[in-house]
Amino acid sequence: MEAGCENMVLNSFDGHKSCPVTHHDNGPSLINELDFFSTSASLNPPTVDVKQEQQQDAGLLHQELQLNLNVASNLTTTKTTDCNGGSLLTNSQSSHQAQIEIMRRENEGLRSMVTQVKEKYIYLQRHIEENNIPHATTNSIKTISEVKEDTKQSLLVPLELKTTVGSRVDHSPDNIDDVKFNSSKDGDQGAVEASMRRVRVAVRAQSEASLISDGCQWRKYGQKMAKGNPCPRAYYRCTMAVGCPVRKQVQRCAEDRRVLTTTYEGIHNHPLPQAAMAMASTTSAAASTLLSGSKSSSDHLNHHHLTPGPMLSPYPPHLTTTLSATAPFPTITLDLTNPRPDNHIRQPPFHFPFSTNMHPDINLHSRPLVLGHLASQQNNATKFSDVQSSNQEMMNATTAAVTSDPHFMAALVAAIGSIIGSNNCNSGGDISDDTK
DNA sequence: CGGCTTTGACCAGCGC
DNA sequence: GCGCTGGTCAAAGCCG
Repeated sequence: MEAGCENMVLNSFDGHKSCPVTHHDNGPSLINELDFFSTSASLNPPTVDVKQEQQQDAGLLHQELQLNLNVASNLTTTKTTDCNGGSLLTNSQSSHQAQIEIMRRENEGLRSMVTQVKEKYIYLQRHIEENNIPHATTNSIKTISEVKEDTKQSLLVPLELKTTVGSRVDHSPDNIDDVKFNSSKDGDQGAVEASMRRVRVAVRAQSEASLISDGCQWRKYGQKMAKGNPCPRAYYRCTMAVGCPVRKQVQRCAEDRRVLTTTYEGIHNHPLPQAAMAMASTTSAAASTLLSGSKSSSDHLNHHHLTPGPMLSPYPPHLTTTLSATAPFPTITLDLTNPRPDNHIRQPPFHFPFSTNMHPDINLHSRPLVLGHLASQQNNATKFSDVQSSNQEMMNATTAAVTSDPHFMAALVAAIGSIIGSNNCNSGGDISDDTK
């Protein structure tokens, strides 16, 4: 549990997985799951004047360092207690109780760390938003709960189906269409922004199969001949739950029929199987990157390559990610079809945070690395050069490791199909309800 | 018989 | 206004 919590903290900082801290009456906070925005956490939100926080921006990095030092200090203290306490106990029962006490103190230290990370995250998120939105000073004073809500919205946006800006997000099937056309209330600008929020994630990959299994259940509801492509385009909708709005399009490339393009749209309104759950935050973050760009500078997004060339690209040449707003809706395309330049580059064992029951040769033995964390950070890379360099290093390692596995494509497709559900589960309701 | 695929019809958006 | 295109609907048929 402790190790899992460590990962949760790491993941939570990208905002796609979050770590709620449940406050109990008779004790310190307990970590339930990775949701900074859970209702339990928002019941008693600490009121923080963002204005004050802005004045502390200069010391933000210093605070982060202080956090690390504090954590280390806590752990060191714990270790010292371990040695002293253990030596004073004579019988095994007392020793056991002492160990429990030690573990309890360790837990307290970790809880404190989670709480601090949570606060830092919110501060940082707010800082980023302030820099992205020039006119944000008009309403710069917000409670931390409002900041939390803003952050929540921004993180949910990527794969939500036509969600309007500022409208209350409700992922229940009955409300999907209501949300869909709600934009008229906010006027034309709202409608434009709503359409921009209809994001798609496309995956281009070589596959002989007509349909890639991605962990979800799909029903074909249509097929059309697309212009300029002799291959028909098939339309599928998710049938894992009644009213699930998620749809996908599958079409073979006209130039190379070995290339299969799968485009996902919408959010699941149901829990996902483990096979489709795990890398949700990854592609969600990618879409979040897309939307962040479209929101702030949609004009120059018309065809924005994340990987313009080998000199600037943090990606290997055989894995390219393209953002395009020339399509009716912003689409992020993960192109996995380019041949690998060299197969001798074999990365160390790499852990995918999703199930490998589809492709057992994906290595799962090393430390988890959440891709969404990287992509999410990349969202704000232009604002924080240190974060950017860190992202690029990690992205290089990640993508190299990812693409070194011949089955990555199918696994990624599975993740993309699941994107959506993970966001929904974090926002629409308590996912723990489904696990009870 | 229920669930799925097929396929023609229908609708909306967009450009001319 | 008209035609084109993409996307969806729904009836009919197929299959386990």
